[in-house]
Amino acid sequence: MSEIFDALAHPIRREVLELLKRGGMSAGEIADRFPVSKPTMSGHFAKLKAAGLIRGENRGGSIIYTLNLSTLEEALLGFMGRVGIGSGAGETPPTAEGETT
Amino acid sequence: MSEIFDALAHPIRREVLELLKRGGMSAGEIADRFPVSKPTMSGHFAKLKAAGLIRGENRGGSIIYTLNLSTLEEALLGFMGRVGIGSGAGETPPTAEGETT
DNA sequence: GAGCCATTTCGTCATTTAGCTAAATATCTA
DNA sequence: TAGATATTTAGCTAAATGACGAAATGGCTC
Repeated sequence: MSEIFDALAHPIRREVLELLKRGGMSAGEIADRFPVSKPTMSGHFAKLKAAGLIRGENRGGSIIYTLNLSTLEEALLGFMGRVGIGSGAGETPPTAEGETT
Repeated sequence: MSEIFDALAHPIRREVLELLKRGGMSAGEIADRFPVSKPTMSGHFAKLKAAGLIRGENRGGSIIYTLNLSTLEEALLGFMGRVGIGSGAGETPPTAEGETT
């Protein structure tokens, strides 16, 4: 959970997710759209992947990253429910916040 | 926008928001629920306030913090729209351009 | 195997963050 | 005014983050 919100905390990583909304894209192709080095972008990909927000598929010498929308949706809707947005009827069903920071 | 996601990146700050869902609470009362010092909590409050996620009302020697749900809702729903969750199909239609190989 | 391309890992650096204690700043009450 | 309480600011340290260039790795295609 914390891993997901940590991943969302960087503007480049949020933009990567928005970019991938349209479909899969290779690491290099994504990296070309941002004003930082490829190694830096690789680090961002790693963080997004560790959070389960993207998936990397090795294809023909390059890696195609795709958005894993369900993880994102679950995290955001879950948190919204806990603070009382959206489905927020009011009560907090299973609080399952096992953050062992 | 980045300020909001930065604020949401820390588990204590997310828990504070959840706590305030039930209603206003004084800084000290909130701080007592977390295993860090009051100055540290004060820093968290400052960050949440700077992001517009909570409001502080000075009342009788203590400060009552309340959740500013609209900021949170706007940010989360806005981002969800941009990545294609929820209102999904509405904004920025998905032009399946990735498959045009 | 050699070369090439795409991507990641490594080593380093600067900046930011989160935490602490101690001190300062209100604000209420007597 | 003095004292008590509540909260923040100041100053510090340790750890995490984000960035870079250089080097290493993994797959193709000769």
